[in-house]
Amino acid sequence: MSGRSTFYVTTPIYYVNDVPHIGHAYATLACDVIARFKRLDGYDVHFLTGTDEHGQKVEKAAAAAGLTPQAFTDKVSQSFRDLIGVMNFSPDGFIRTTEKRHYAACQALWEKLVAAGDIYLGKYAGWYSVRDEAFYADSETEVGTDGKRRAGPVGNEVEWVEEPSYFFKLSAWGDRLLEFYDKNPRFIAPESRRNEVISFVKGGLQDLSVSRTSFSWGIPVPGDPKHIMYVWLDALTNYITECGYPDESNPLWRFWPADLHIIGKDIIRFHCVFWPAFLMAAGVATPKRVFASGWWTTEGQKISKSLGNAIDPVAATAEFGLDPFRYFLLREVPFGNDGDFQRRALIGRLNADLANAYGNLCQRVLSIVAKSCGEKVPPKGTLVEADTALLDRATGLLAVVRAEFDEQAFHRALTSIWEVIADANRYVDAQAPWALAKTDPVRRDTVMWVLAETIRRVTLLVQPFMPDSTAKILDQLAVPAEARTFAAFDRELASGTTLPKPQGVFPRFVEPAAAAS
RNA sequence: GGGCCCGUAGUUCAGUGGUUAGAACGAGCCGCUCAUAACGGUUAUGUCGCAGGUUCGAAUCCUGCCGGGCCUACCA
Repeated sequence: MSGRSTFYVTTPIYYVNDVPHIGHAYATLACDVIARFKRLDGYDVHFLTGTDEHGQKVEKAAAAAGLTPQAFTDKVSQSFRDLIGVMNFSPDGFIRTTEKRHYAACQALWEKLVAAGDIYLGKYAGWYSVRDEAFYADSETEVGTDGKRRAGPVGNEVEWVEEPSYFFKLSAWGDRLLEFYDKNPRFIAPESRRNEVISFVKGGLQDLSVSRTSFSWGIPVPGDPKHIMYVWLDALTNYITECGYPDESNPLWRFWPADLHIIGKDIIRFHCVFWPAFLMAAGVATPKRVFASGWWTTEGQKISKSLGNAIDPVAATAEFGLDPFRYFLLREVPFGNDGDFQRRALIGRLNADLANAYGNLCQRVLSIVAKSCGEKVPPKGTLVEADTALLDRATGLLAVVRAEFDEQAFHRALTSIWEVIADANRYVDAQAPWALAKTDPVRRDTVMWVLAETIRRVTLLVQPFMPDSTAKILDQLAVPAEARTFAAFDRELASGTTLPKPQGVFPRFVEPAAAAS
């Protein structure tokens, strides 16, 4: 393709035994905002999401629902596809592990691992939990008062299983993984997760059972189709399937290695230990960075099915608006931390940050321009120090926000942007354009130009977070579509351009009960 | 058991050796009136979890304790 730098970002692929909730929406939102930012910044971006559809759990859930596994996964996978529209995500690809191309990629990777001598046939015996799809050591299980053996006192029921299994020689990769982490300090973020992984690997690695014979809903092992590939070997491979693996002449292969895998903190081991080991063993380049996001609680409580307190993205966006919801999720909590979803906090952000600070800034500026400047971008007169100070701060944001995005520090990026919004509000008060209207209309016009131009610069940077709302604001500034990327960051508003009638973009949120009284 | 992280104003957090510990939101007061009862200015609040120690000096380093979260082999 062109000489542009590529940027490949992925969500976890979502397991289809669950309906989409805030956790899924959150991880994908983070990827979406990054993908949008990188596109605006001129990168050749590929943004992948999808669903993980194999395994014994899915096979059983399908049977329980009276459906074939394929029909069952078709249905659930669609609910994740629907989330894209609800949240206004912008993926370039949606992968399903039940696709043909994925079978081919997994089997090709398997054969590479065999050829490299990293896979051998052995036997696995142990306590197995169907529900967990996991084996447990004898010491990890105990027999309850009902006579059933469980994985821990409150775990799921386990049964003794012995089966032939292929193993991946993970035990041989400990030192090479530690060296890899050492040479790639940015590979795992945040820092505390990196510490956990390194400590885990230093504790010693055992070979990994990578096939099952106890069920059939999965990808057959090449040459030994009684064996089904371990679901994680299957699932992780999706990231290279998308790029055409093993066909390196596929045009999408230019995106590998991935720049960023965003995942939930629960699956960090698979992505930071197994995945790089598989890839190194197969002679495939390793991804550059894995970022583990935290979990959300609701009003201080753990989200659970029994409490029924899960945040439904459809309901949340319907009540508060899509963009405010997107903004809140990334502004309220430092990315990587756990977060608490509080209604009061969301309304606070919506009113204080969006309606009052940003929305009202746009409104007060645009309405003066409409009323007093003939509905045109006013003439840019001679700039004084206060003007250039504000404009320079807005311009400086681009570099600041870029740096914060490199760390996935969305909340800090937004904080920096909102500091300039506050500066702009202070500037309005200090310049008092309503007073200048009587004493010095020329100066008033310059002040209004400075403000409109500041809003333009700020809004360009807010686009990845709130694409719809910012599009409306840029429309009101008559910024043409092709001038909305960062390449056009320095393309100032042209005086004399006709502007449409201003309209509020971020209405205040009033509790329905309060509005009624 | 081992390991990692955290405990700072009503709330969410920043601050990792050095002036009277900061910000935002919320609260009070004042100003302004272009604007979405928005904006600006200003005031107030904290034994920086507890107890020791190192240091000329600690929220910041060390030790112990208390409290919370997480990881500890294959569940998103």
